[in-house]
Amino acid sequence: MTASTFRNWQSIQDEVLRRIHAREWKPGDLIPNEADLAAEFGCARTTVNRALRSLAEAGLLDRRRKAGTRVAMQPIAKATLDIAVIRSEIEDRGQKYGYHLIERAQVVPPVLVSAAMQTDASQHLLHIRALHLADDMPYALEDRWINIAAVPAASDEPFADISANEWLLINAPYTHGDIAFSAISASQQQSDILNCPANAALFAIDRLTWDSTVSVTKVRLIYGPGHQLRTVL
Amino acid sequence: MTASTFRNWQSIQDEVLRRIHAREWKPGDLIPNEADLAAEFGCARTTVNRALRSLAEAGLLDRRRKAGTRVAMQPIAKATLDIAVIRSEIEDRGQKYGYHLIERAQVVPPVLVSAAMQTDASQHLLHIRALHLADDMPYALEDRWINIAAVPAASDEPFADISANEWLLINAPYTHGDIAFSAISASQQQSDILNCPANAALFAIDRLTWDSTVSVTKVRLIYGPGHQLRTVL
DNA sequence: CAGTGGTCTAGACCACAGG
DNA sequence: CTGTGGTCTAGACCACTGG
Repeated sequence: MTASTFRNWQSIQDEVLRRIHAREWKPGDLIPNEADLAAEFGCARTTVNRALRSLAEAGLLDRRRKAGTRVAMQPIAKATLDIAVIRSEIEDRGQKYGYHLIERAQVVPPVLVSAAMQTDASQHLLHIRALHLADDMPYALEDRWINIAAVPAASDEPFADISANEWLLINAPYTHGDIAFSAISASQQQSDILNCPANAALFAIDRLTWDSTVSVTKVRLIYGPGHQLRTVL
Repeated sequence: MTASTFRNWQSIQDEVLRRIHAREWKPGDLIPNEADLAAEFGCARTTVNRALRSLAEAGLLDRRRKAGTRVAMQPIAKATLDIAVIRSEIEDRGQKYGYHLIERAQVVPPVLVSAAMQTDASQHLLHIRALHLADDMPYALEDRWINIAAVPAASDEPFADISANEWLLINAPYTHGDIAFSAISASQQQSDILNCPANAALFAIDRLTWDSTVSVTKVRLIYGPGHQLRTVL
């Protein structure tokens, strides 16, 4: 293996991956420092840094100043999920997207909702319930609360032709949020709408997003039976 | 805003984020090229590149040679899930980890399994079923198939004191894999083991990992009722 | 063809944390 | 204190791709 084989950071990354994978560098092992690797590979240290930093971001290496770079003990798998708009999700599967608004109301929310969104308990929020369809079949049920104080324009939007899911993405910026995945048992109402057996096991995604310190929206998406969320490792 | 405010790539990233968030640069907009931004911020183009590349990896910018850099139309949320060993998962919650092997056998697998793992239909695989406990309560059920051809050492491992989940991470490297999340209805056997009602909605994770072209292991992890997988956006 | 991002280089200084 | 990774710079060449 001559140094001239390595011309860019990706080929260096490949070689490091090969050594980890071939157990030349085992989990927990200290690997040579950037300067030494640069000398070995015949490139600038910056280039080695680029390769190793990328692997560290992927979780395969642990890097610490002075302590050096080690192969991660537990190559914690980082699964990256792309959470897209439901319409894209359906259209990407080659199916026809459909949308049906079920309910739109400005009401005082349950205390669990106002607490989670840190809004005043008596403050009205916009409540949206809607059904997303794929090829005219029920696909996912959306149950959403919108903080009108954070998104005033939402109170003038009927959400009859465009889903809140999509409208908010365009009109309501957010700085951060959290997301949770779980399994729930279908309620009678949910099974009626999704056209599935009562108590069916359904996949649910809960999201809560914030604009700095103000909550924007809280949504639960409930998918029809058999839905899977997939990604690669 | 003087140029001297920006001394490193992260402060530049923050400023770009601010402009996107403040709608100075709207979704779909073309933003200035790297050279111009470098001039504006009073830094090297490399530094601007670092900031913008990072934002592009996060999905907030679309970058194409010659076409320039645009604010992403759909800021697809990328949720990164850290898939750790179950023992760590439990211990990180401050609970006591427990492990119980239910079954260990070398058998001819169902055809669905051999097909997914691309092993010969008559080839024996190692089948492991085990229960993970948190504070002595059932936490997750592991149902795993191991390709002995890919991991010969597994046939000598009893898996009585260490879970396959953990043993494989140390002893069986993999190059890639896929993972799927879903909701399933508890079978009678599953509800007995997990000590939950039959037909309860359970959260399931299916993983299939490969070492180059050879399948290593296929596993389904079924969590007790109410389990949530959480992360931030 | 030409403008844009992608990358490499050689050197430098710095921040952090191990010993 | 000192070795390590983290970053910045100025300049250069290249790869891709839009017009």
